[in-house]
Amino acid sequence: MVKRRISLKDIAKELGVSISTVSRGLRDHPDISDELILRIKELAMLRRYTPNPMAMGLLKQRTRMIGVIVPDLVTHFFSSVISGIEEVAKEHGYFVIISSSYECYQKERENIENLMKARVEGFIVCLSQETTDYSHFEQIIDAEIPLVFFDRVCLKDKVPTVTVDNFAASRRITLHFHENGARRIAYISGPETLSISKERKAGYLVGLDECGLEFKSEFLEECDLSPQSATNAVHRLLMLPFPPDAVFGINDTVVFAAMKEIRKAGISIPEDILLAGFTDEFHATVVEPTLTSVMHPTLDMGRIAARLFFEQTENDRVQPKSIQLETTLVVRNSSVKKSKA
Amino acid sequence: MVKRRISLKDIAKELGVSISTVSRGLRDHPDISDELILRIKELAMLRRYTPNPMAMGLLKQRTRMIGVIVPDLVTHFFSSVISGIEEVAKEHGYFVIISSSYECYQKERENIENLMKARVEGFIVCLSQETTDYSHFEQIIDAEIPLVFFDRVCLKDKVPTVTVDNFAASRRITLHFHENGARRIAYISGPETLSISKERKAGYLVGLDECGLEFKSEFLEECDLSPQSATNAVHRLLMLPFPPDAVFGINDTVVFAAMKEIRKAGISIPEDILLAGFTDEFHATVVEPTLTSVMHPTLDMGRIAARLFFEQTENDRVQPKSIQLETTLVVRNSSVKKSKA
DNA sequence: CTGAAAGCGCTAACAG
DNA sequence: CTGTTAGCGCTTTCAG
Repeated sequence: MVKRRISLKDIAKELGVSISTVSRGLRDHPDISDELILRIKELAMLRRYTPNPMAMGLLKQRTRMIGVIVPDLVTHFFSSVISGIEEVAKEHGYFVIISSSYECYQKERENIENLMKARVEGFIVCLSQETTDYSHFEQIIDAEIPLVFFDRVCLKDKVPTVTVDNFAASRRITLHFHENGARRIAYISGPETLSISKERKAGYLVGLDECGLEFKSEFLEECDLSPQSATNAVHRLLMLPFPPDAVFGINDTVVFAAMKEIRKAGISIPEDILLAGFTDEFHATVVEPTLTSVMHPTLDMGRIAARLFFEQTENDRVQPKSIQLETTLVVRNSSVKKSKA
Repeated sequence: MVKRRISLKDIAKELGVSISTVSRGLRDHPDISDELILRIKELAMLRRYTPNPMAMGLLKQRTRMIGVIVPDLVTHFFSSVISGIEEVAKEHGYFVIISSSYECYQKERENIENLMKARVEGFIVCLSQETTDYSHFEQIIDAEIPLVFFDRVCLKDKVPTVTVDNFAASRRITLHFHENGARRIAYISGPETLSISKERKAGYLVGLDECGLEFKSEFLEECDLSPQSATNAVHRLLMLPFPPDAVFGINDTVVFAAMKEIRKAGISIPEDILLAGFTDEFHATVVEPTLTSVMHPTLDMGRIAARLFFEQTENDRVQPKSIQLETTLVVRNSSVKKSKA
């Protein structure tokens, strides 16, 4: 179907020289005369010669492909991290193959298997929320295939990671709520399996403590990150005899669902209840009131993940680095009472 | 760095047979004894042998990779189409390499160039909004490399396409507005270069006509799909001496921006102005009021695009098909006055 | 029933 | 300064 692409052989034949001469000429080998180099390059340009990556791959045992696995594609956070990864990958002449685990452990495993078959040189991964067994990653490590985790991580002693300071961020939100008059602060967490869930919860607890607020277990809800389960969680919070006067959630999707449910209950934000989210999706500025949220340095996260990746391909195995980035709390209308604003 | 993967040679050596015997055994060649086949397969399994795709690629001149180029990744519409493509691609044992043009013509060209170098077998593309020159695609066609366009298309006489019935959809919105009492219907279009812009505008015009409404050029705005330019467009509409009583936009992003601006002007939706969007992003249900929008069959769009792709790889060149899918108008609160609802 | 050899496109060591 | 050869992993004749 597809026409065969031009090869060194074609150029060699047309020029009446050997294949290796062309190969060398194209790469400015000092053994080839300047004049011949010129003729070779000219013809190669004319015929639009580009080296066959499969031949190169076979020879060098490198594919220049990175497998990236994210829990989903639609979230702005992941798209943005991917952009960062691609930027650095391109600088190194690498391609990125993106797969989505759809938050599903089984799919995550399949993706890895498929990408291994395709001979990606390594992986950059954000764990699916279902993942509690890490054996598929341990296999990658044992095979000495480069691997980097970002945001949701595991096996930190063996694998380089890029994360944000989740603890600080959720502590910050808690303090922010308190400063704005909240005394009954609730938090909707994600699955306990995720590192981000644990860290954000810890920040919440310490934050409460620093504000002199008592932790109430009924104010700590958990959801599976789906809008539906977030809705249920908020519903339970609102049904409490003494409901919270501030709520934040593990990400903006959760908080958007919360917003809907709160509105449905006829409760006003921020008058009756303060609200804040995580990740700062684009839509945080679209909703009414605009949503206070923790902004992640997404592009940098991607760039750094890619750099950690290349450190592995280029150097010999070193102690894995864990890089933690800072977040910014972007205060908007949902967490500040109008009278104060 | 990476350990060499197991090859046929390794298995052959271990079994004391030749490479070709192993190759045949693995594929149940009738010439090989059942007993040997069994031993070969067993060892292959044990050693986790998987064929080297680069060797296969070299031999067969196929990479089993499809290059997909979309204007952006964050939009739910594109992520969802990609899921559809991936689904069908996987059935055929193909991989998808996703690139974003970021709505930029230059990037679109670069992406194609890079993917060509990587020897993708063909392309599935949604045009960037900047693209008016199609020579890069004509090169692909001339090289007889499979190509499919979806949603935003061009060169329909040479390239198979999947689109939605944009004309019908925007005509439908216009009628819907009219049924709900609107008499001054405005439309915020996208760049005239895009097929979807032209078609949706045409539907708007015919819709107006059918409702017995006169077309007013000041009600037809254009934007570059960015929130900022959408905001400006709405602003101009609201500043008119006789502003519109209904507005729809070429996509939901545009309409979200519009919503913000309308709210800022202290105008209520849907009481003072009806609103509707296109593409039905997830967030359409998050905003207040919930947004009426045209729902696209995104997954199917992806699936069909992939099928059209494989028709090209499998058959000889045929007359390119243009497939048009139907949309659904999802009516929510933004386009129906409360009194009526 | 099995092996040897050629070739896909390329580079690098070895010859001239 | 240039050509020959081997080999990356695999399939496919062609020979046994």
